[in-house]
Amino acid sequence: MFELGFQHRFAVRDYDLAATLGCGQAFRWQQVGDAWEGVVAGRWVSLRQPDTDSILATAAVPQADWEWLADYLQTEVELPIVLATFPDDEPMRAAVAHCRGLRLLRQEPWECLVSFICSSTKQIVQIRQIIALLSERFGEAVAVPSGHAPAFAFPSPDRLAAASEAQLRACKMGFRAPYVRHAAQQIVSGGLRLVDLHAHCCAVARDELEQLNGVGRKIADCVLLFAYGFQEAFPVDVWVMKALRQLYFPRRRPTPHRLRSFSETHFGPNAGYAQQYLFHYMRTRLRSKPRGKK
DNA sequence: AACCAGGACACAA
DNA sequence: TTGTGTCATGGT
Repeated sequence: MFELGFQHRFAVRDYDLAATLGCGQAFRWQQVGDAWEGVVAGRWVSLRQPDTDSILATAAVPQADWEWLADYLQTEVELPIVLATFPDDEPMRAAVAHCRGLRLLRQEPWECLVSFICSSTKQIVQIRQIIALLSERFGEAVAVPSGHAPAFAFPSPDRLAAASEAQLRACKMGFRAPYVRHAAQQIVSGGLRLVDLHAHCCAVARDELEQLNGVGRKIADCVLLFAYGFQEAFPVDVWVMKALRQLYFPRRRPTPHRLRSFSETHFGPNAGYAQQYLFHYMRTRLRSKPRGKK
């Protein structure tokens, strides 16, 4: 017998919902009071964490099961096992201490790909704005609680492939517009099959993604890590670059090749997870402890 | 008001 | 292989 309900409680441990949804891996979450509202797999959902060991989800329509959300939130992952594979050095200890409960999500490949194509040399607040505009203008409306503002699914490849470059530029994505259009057309034409990438190893899947215009090593690694769960993928953006230089090579001036080989060997089988801790640590450590002196 | 942001790309040296 | 200019937009 199914329990059809609007609400569900996930029992969790070592889970910081706010850090996870707000750390810049996903761009559709809006904080409303103590809740986070977003659209996952075409379903509007509101999340909050009333205490350390539960996440409460509220949907707009009754759900027969909540597997779609458990998968997205990765609630079943045992975080301590992941953290135990991180290198035992001072920078990593500091990052872990600073980001307790930060998780990697499991996002939909298409939305993740477009999001990170739009991410290049953009601040996270601006990426959110771009993705919100794309969804409002090209996405299908989804069911929301009565009286709630309308919400939209992330637009399908067909919808974005049909959009003009000018329409896409109007979503404030600038020179990235032709990249998004090209990617959408590749999906529609079958030139790239995102579902097939699950079957490949990380390196082969990366090569496939890098065939797309505007997708280089960094953006490909983000999609591999955040959508496909390849935890060895290690995206190096300006913040992670800063972390590597400042925390691990404070005096020397390592070559790009040296930094790459270091990142591939030092951080272990969950390097991408460690990367997200370094990223969030670098972005928030100064702002979050302002009580140094009066 | 400069400087910078979860980069990629063509092209130079 | 490694370095530079360009692309578009807006936050800090």
